[in-house]
Amino acid sequence: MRRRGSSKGRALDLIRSQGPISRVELAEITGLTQATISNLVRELLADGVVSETGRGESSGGKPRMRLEINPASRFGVGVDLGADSSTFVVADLAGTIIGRLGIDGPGALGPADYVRRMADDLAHLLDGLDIDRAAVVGLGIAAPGPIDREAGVIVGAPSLAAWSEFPLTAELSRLTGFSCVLDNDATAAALGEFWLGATEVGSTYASVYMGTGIGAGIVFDGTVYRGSRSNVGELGHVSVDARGPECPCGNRGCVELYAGPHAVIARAREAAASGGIDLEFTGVAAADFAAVAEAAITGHPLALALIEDSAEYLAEAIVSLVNIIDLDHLVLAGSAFEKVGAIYVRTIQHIVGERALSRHLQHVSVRMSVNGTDAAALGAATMVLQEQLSPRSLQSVTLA
Amino acid sequence: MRRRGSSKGRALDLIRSQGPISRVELAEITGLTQATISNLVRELLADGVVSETGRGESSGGKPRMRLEINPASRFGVGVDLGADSSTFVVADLAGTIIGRLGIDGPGALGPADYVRRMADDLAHLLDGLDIDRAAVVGLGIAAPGPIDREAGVIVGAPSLAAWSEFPLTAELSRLTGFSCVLDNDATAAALGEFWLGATEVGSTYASVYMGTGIGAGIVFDGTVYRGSRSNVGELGHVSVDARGPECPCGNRGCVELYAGPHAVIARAREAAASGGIDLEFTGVAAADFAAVAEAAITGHPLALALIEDSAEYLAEAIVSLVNIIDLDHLVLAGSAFEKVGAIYVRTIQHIVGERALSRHLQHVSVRMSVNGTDAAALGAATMVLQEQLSPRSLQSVTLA
DNA sequence: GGCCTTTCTTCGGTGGCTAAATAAAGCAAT
DNA sequence: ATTGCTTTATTTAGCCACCGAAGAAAGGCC
Repeated sequence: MRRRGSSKGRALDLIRSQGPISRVELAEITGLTQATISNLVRELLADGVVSETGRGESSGGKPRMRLEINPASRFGVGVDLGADSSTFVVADLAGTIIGRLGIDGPGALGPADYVRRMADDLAHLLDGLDIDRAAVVGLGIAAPGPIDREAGVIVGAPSLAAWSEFPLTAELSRLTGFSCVLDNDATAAALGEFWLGATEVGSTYASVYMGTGIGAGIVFDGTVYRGSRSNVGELGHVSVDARGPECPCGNRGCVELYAGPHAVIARAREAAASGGIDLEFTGVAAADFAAVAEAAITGHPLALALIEDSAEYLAEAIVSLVNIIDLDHLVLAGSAFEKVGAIYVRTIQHIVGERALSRHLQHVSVRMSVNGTDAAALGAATMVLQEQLSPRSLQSVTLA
Repeated sequence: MRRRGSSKGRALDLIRSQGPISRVELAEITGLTQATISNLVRELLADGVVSETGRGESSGGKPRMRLEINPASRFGVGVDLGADSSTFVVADLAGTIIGRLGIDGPGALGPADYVRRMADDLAHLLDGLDIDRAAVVGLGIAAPGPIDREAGVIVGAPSLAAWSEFPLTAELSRLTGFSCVLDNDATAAALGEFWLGATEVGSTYASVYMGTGIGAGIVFDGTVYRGSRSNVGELGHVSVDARGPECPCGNRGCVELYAGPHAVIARAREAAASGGIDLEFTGVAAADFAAVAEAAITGHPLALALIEDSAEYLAEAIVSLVNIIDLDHLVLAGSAFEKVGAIYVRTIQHIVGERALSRHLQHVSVRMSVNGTDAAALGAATMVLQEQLSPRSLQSVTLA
């Protein structure tokens, strides 16, 4: 039985994530022979994506050569496309962000106009960086779902309703000249987490992504799980009260109605109206939520209660997620966790540890993403890097 | 990139599920060349698991040979181990049940004694069948989770609490001489559904299994998804009211408390106590639920309301499942659906069609398992057949 | 019969891997 | 310095599953 993914890609993954590493270690980890590794590494060296950087300490015989990723050999561009704002990042092969640009969301702009603006902004961003344009392998787009990944269209995001007919990847590809791929923002964040080696390979984990909506990306053994149509992990529309209020999505009692930024803001507005808290609201969800979060960590008890309440509801949905897909790790990412991530981590860890069915068998670890707010954009960038350099897939493998 | 699973196994899968099929068709479906298929088929013929059964209709040239599975060449034994009752089935390679035996559950018997009884009963069952003992490839055990699949132990099933330290597969293997594997009952049911060809390969689907508990088995592209520790799909402990009553599992508002057989029985008992319905209760969950179900389909409005209520709650949990893992198909299996499956199918189809987030992108089909009540036992039998004849796995594939 | 079509098999050849032999690079004892 | 030992890296031959092309077999049609 063969493994999925090319061995070359796997070797590259290891060199990237396990830092300076020798051929012998690669052979041990992969189970391939030293001969095979030697050949694969030769190709990687020829491709320029890996370099030999001195020798390791001698262990009695010939010292092993240290292999390292060559960060500047390839670059990926990622964009986190959101209603309120979008973020571009340019990442090198090591996953380091070498360029970043935040722009306003589409607002009143139609998709066609906004995409033109994106292409312009990206061109400027790249012009300002001293990198070889030919080393940029592509553009990854992270967007809130539901999406049609094959078609490259955001089909059903409530916050981007006008985009449901717009050929997003096709247009961006035409305007930028890059090959473009679209994926769910939570999925992109999860992939970025794996790419940066912060999660051990071989484990099953999910990212919980909260921007203005809530999503989950699932990574199984280094491979993104996309389900039947890439619309996996709509955690925000897991119900925490099946007989609760109706959600615009059609379901009832969706956790987003209780834990999502919009819900937190709405309650904070109520509190403000009745004088319980002193906050100004801009009408931009991300900014308003940040204001509540800021109040919470600076000790305002009411704001803190709102955030803790949100964390509890989110944790309750996560318990269902864990009971359904049996996770090892959980990683929180997205702008909503920027200030108050620690509160969410603590609450979720506590509730999952108390309520998940398999809690006696295994400990589900919960922590913040190493990539913070840029997790989705960076994940989108790594997506194109991965697709180019170490393709792997569960989806494309058909049994018959 | 190679596919997972041996090509030989894939060819066998196709011959089994696609009925009489020619080499040319196999080549078309698998994408392998006719030459390769010819070689694989030769091996399968030599193994005796496949036979040539006459020629197909001529299409102008040499008529194609029809290949069929040789059902009597291998057999698998499966047992659905439950608290109230257990069921053995002996299945041939075509998935036909050629022997079946229902026995009482452990009751007051300890695991060691019950396992001895199981071994005896199985021996009798096999003695009564005219099959070559050497053609039996193994024994699959389906049990309610949580389980430790590697260790072969039922670690946390509330209804089988006494078994949490008992080396189940080791003991059964010692007593029967068969190689034993343990899996979740819902997972087994899902696998059985795939094995019998009732679900097209390449699709993502889940079985919802309701015996006395509620579980879900997830099959992705012909391969069982086992998560990190095989404790995937604990649908019964998905919450439908996060602030609802406490469940013995530690969570709150688990759907099992609303939709599970125990819940239905409890409400029926209340109704009976207040004279609303005339039913006798035995104290055995399966029988009592069957009585309520019987009343429901024979037109008793209160019983019908109870069942419909259960179906609605279950459907609400399923919406969360669908939103999380993006399914194509849903299959209902397990004893609870024996009489009232149609009601559940209708209700679930309706609610999922109305509430699932991706409902505009795809239609999630809902239907009863082709294997009915024996789905888990038959699935367990197919599990060992599959492991022997067409091994495949997501879990054992490690990236590093 | 001869000819065409379609099915199935045989026969080199290739890619990705392995195992085993060999080359290279260091340390240590003499 | 030379010899020996250890460990690392590369080369070599060979295996295995597969492919492509050519051939053999089995039918229909003229």
